[in-house]
Amino acid sequence: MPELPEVETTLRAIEPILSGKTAVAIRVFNANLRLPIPKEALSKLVGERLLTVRRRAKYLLLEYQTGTVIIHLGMSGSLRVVKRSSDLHKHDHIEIDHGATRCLRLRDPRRFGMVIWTDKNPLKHRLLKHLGPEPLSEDFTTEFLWKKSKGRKTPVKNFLMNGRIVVGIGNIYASEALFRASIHPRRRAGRISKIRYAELSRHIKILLQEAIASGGTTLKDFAKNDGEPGYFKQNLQVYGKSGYPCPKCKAPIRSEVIGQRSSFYCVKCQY
DNA sequence: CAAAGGTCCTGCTCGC
DNA sequence: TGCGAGCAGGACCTTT
Repeated sequence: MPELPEVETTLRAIEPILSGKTAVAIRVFNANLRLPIPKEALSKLVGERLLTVRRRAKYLLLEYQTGTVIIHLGMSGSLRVVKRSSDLHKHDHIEIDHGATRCLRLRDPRRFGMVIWTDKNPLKHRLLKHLGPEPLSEDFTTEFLWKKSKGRKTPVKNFLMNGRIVVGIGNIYASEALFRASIHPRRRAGRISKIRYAELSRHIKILLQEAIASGGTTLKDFAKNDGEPGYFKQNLQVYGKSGYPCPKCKAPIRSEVIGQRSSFYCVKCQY
């Protein structure tokens, strides 16, 4: 479910409601996630103020007075702010209660998500410290991407989805960005010109900005409703469109498994 | 039975 | 031959 724009949308939804508030209770309903939820450590959060909520890659960082709760939504995770004692869902895992109408609940059916506690700099945590730059930051440039690609034989789509190169580009937006830049997803990363990387990095930024802007329109619903947030599918040009005409040239979109993930591209436009 | 929007870990291969 | 980096594949789960 979550790609970077949705995690960013989640951040924007919960931050204004929760930041500055004090945790009054932690309730763990099912500690079983990709890593076990550290109940003991989290229980010490009670009485602490939530200072800030930030995002790094697809990780949300809830910084309390003595440490940080790091949350990753995995493939199927979602966060919502609910009223205390509102009905529990089968796959609700944990709730951090910041007051009767400010309970942050994590739901994750597939359990690929994570809830981590650290009392050190969260950016230095082993799962975060090797991450590449944020795609929307100034550090993510043509030069950077091009240099990183040197000598790489992996398909450019896998290269883009590698968090040690650049974070936040998931399976949907990898296909979409490559389509916009007219690059074949299977092309070896090291065999792409700097000029083409300029196009690619430019499109990645535009695409993610657009998606975040779209996500913003669900923002209100997201924090209040039980409905799952959705991608704005009308913005997708190739993902999930196998057999449909290419928006640029009308040739049929092809789908193919690359690096064990389904990929979509136009045979004519992308090379 | 296949596939779903993530990513970590392991073990192998390749090139210096 | 030895080494490190890069790469592919498996693993983790439930739901549709």
